[in-house]
Amino acid sequence: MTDTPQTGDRAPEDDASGHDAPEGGRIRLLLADDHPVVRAGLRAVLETEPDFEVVADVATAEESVVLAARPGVDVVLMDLQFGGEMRGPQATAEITARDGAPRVLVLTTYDTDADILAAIEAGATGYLLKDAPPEELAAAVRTAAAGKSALAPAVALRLMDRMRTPAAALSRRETEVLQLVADGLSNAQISKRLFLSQATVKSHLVHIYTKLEVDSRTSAVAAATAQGLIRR
Amino acid sequence: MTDTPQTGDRAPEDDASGHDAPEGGRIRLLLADDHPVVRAGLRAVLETEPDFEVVADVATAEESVVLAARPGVDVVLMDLQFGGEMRGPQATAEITARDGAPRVLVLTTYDTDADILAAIEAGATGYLLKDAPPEELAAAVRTAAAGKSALAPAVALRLMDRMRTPAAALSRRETEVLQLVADGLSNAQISKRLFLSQATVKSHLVHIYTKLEVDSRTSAVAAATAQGLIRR
DNA sequence: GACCCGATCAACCTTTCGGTTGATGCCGCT
DNA sequence: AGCGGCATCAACCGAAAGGTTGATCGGGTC
Repeated sequence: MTDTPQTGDRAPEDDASGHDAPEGGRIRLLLADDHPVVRAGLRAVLETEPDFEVVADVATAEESVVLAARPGVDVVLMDLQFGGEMRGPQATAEITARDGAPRVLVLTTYDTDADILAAIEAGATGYLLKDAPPEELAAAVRTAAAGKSALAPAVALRLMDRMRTPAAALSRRETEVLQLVADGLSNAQISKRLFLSQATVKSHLVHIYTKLEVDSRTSAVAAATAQGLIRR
Repeated sequence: MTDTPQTGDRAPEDDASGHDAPEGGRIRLLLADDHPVVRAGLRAVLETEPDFEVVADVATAEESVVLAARPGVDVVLMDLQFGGEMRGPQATAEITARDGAPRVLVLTTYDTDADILAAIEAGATGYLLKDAPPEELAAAVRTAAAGKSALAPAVALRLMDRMRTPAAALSRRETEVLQLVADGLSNAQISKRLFLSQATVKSHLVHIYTKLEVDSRTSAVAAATAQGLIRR
């Protein structure tokens, strides 16, 4: 995607000295998820903790940006997939861009590389999976509220894998070509679509095969899909 | 997978005259979902209805089969995806196979053709999406308890589409082959995997292309994925 | 300026895939 | 018994894709 990885540029001394630190008081939460059932579940699970307070829950990413801008929120629990326009990563980026912004804890069903990296690049403090037990969830919220990063074990593992294998890093153009391959286009169709010669398309594909360590367009699509390099 | 499709052999007059009809009393629910948060959410949402009673919630498909076998359950709310071994459709089939079995209401995130059809073939009384509002959820539970089928609007639409377009109906073997294609295997690899000749694989593929109205393996995968005929 | 990398293209060759025709056996339905 | 759908296989041919070599060009970096 973007060519600037820029992992941890958040200053480590950038602690919870925002506009309203939660120390002493309760941790104030904002829930953002388009599933009413999940919102209700999070409320039920988190409100049993005496030091938590759910101040609002919203069904869209847009609303989460608006409400997170108001003081009185320490941690935002953010889904990645929304039915509407704005997605979780974009909302996360907008929320964390402000000074004294609340922490954003991403809570999603999937653990693909692309999702995880997008969330972290957007400034998420943590990444949790929805199958997490309530205790883990509560612990992650407290960790996030303290300004420390909270990653689910499965997510952490995947990140380690990613670091160990820097091979899978397609260029912008290569990703573009591969996406069209995944959509079922032939080399001829891709060349017309991108105003290229077939030779160029084949050249890109050869590079893609090398990087993904495969030897056909279908296996390239399978590998890239599995690694979350392309959508769907 | 298994070679016995056994579609809809449920007698249509098989109404709610099971071992314990819910009329008069409250509707007793069993929740099956591997996400603790979702279970809590369903509990919270459904227990606000005075005529509902959640008798148990389980995290695995296996447990749901065991508990659904005991009397005192009218409707099972069943997820399709479980982290463990058994999946929702199989559990649904085992539950509904018994006499006087409770109704099974499938509640999932996805609305792909394959999922919907598998659930209905397994004997599910309804199919809901997790982004459904609480009122819709409650209404569907009452509909299911009365023995009537309850489909989410989006699901119903998709089924209508399916009926109007009988083209997309791959055979078991064809689906199997196409799934391997989607996994990136070549014809030679598929033939070895399935103990077939390459001629047979090609034959299946030609039929697949005709049915899906495409002309290459990659576009077949794209089309089948879009229609939910294969997973991932 | 030298260098590397990404993007672009050409020519060539080998392998795989797509498409056709035709054939056999099995199963379910009429 | 006959029909049709499904699954299996063979042989053949043209087209598409895979693989190699080599080349040009522009944008960064050291």
